[in-house]
Amino acid sequence: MPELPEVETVRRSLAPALEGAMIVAVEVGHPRVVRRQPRPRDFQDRLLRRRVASVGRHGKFLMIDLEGDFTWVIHLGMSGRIRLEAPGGERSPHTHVVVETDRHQEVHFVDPRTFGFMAVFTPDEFEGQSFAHLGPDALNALPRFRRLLPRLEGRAVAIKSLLLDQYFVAGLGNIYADEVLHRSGIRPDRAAGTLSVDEVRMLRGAIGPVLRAGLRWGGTSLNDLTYLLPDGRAGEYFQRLQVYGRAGEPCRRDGTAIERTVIGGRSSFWCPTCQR
DNA sequence: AACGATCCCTGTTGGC
DNA sequence: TGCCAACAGGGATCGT
Repeated sequence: MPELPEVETVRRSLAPALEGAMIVAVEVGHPRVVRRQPRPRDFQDRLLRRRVASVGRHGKFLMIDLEGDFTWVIHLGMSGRIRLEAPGGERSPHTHVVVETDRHQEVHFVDPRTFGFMAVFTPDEFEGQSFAHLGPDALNALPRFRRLLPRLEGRAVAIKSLLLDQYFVAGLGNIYADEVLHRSGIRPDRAAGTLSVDEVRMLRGAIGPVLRAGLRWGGTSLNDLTYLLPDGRAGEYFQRLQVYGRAGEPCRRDGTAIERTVIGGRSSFWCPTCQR
């Protein structure tokens, strides 16, 4: 699934390809994919003949700064993929947007389930979007645990659900939230406000290492539907997952069978002895 | 205000 | 073996 490590992997592939490049052609195959900007039909015009300044990321959102103060926002949803191809090269099924640069390269947006989107915003429009107010980036701006403590206080919601809340911290999805909770020894269904100071410290401390491990292995590819690197390779963190998708299998730490329960409508995987 | 449920979408999976 | 319902999930939105 595209969560922070997957989106950051995509960003690192896109940055050298796009930064300084000029966009020379834009094709939109599936109109649903361009949404959230006030007039979606402006999408092509806003990209065309514009140069890319920098490829950024906040949580799971790619935020690409263009010359002329426009921001090209891309969210991969759950099945969105970016592919870098030579012009005229093969197009996977569900290729909904193709952007060509003056470097003889195409950026393909492929998304079978169309939960992903892209759009180009002026600064005013951007500010009016919900993603302009995301929580701190889980990799680059994670607050120290002393600053997280008051944000948990009195919260009855399951800690797992809070970790998935992009306005609390931006970047964790269902897989990495479960992995972070396993690493910190906390049950996913614990009410957020009941965590001890030490537990919050553990939780805070687990986020960076888990995300960096995912990043180091190119992210998690469950299958070729959900996520692949822009060059088509699979992310290799899947084999290293401690709990996600491993119901009934032995915990890699102590051998206890991994449990699956539904929390906040999301399947959650955890070890009943490691996590308290 | 906080939290849970529902919806969007389609390829894959599991049960009969 | 074949069919079809259930499932997967990020985020917006709605209802309680």
